[in-house]
Amino acid sequence: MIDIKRLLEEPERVAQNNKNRGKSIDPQVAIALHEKRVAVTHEVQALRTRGNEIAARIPGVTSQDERKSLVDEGKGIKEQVKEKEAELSRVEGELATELKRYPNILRDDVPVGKDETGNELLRTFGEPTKFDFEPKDHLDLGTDLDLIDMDRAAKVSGARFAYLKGDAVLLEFALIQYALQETLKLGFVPVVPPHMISTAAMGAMGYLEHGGEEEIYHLKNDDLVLIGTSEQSIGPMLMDEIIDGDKLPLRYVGFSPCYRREAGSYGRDTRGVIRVHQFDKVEMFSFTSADRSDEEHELLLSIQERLMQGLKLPHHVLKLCSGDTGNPSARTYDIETWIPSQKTYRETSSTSNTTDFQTRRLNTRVKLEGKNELAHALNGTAFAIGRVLVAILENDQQADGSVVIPEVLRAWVGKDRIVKRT
RNA sequence: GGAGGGGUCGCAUAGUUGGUCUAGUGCGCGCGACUCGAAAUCGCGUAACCCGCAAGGGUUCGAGGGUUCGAAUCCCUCCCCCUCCGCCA
Repeated sequence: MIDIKRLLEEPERVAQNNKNRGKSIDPQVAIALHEKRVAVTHEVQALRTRGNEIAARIPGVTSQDERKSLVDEGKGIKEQVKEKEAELSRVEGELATELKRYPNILRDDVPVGKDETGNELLRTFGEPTKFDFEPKDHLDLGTDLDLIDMDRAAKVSGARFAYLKGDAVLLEFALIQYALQETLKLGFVPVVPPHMISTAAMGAMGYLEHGGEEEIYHLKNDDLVLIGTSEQSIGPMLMDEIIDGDKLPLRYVGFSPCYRREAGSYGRDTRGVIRVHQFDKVEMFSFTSADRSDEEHELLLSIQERLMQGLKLPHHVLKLCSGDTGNPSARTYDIETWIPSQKTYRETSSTSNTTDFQTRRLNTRVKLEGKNELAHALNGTAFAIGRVLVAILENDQQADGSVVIPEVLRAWVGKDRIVKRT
């Protein structure tokens, strides 16, 4: 949620921000509601002040007449407070609903653009892999090498599910170890968070707005939702807490499955494990102060790049434009990795500075020099394991149908090549 | 799942026959005094949020309702924690 003060101080700037993101929201609606809220708040407070005076005086009053007159006045105030409070709560609800429509204010360096075509290419690592044979896609490779079984997963769970088997599992655990090794050096605290969280926590993270609930699995018997990324579980961890400024930045590296309904993507990426309902992910999450969040964002990006460079997979780094940046984010970088079968780069990592957009609703603050201010929160993928597996299989495949394992992972996998079982 | 006990301003606690509770005390923390310095001791100060230039006012005692002129205190619903029993990786 954005800061109402920001809207009051710079309405034209906020309006321009919305416009750059392809949204038209009239700031006057929220401003009018805010003014109404302040006015009604004053009325309620004035009534309460008088009510408190009466309550404080009655015990000391000996005259029965005076007592009765005070009690009667108190009764009247009680009724008025009830009415005004109902109005206040209605106005506050409307204001909150209105403010939730607003996306985060983008950083100044974010390019203005309509959609993904406006994203800014920052750098490229390596070149698209060239083959002197006809390369297979990851599903053919995975099937031939007995790493991925989607037919049986369909039988058991339906479309967009997969069994990962054999060396694919060893690769997964190697990727996890590699990501942990690199992040632990920098003081990240590893976390295995709950995979099911309350709707209250998910709502506070801002994932239930704008049709977001369509993307989420809901366990209705217990009113819990399955996380779509560990960010949703780690973010609320410090809900309603004040972090000591000396402890910043607080860095977590989470590991969890990610559950996604993929409700709006029926025709897309139907083959293989590019887009499935469940995949595992190592995710970084930082809490820091407002003046240090951009620096932290660059750090998260640098870790992501180092990880991908370590795997020697061809990739490039994008800064997303205004129209392609998600609502909670003030700036997002994506890393896209070359996928030979699709002859294009596909997103494998993403990092966002959500500034105080999520922490405002989470009420997560930092204490700096005795003063409390909202924390800034940032998230970034270390490895989205499914898609990285796809990239490794397809880019590192050999003419004989085997796959060479990236050097940095070999110690954990225990071999340097995946070959067909005989 | 059954039975019982609890959630109070960093931590620990007092407060449950409703009204000086605008929540007391200890610890911790900050400032000061004493000291060459420190410990000890003493004094003062120490929750958050909202409105307000300020003075000040308002809200918050797990959450939400209710009773009352007035609720930490009484009633209802829910959440969480602890102990015992049952079940269980």
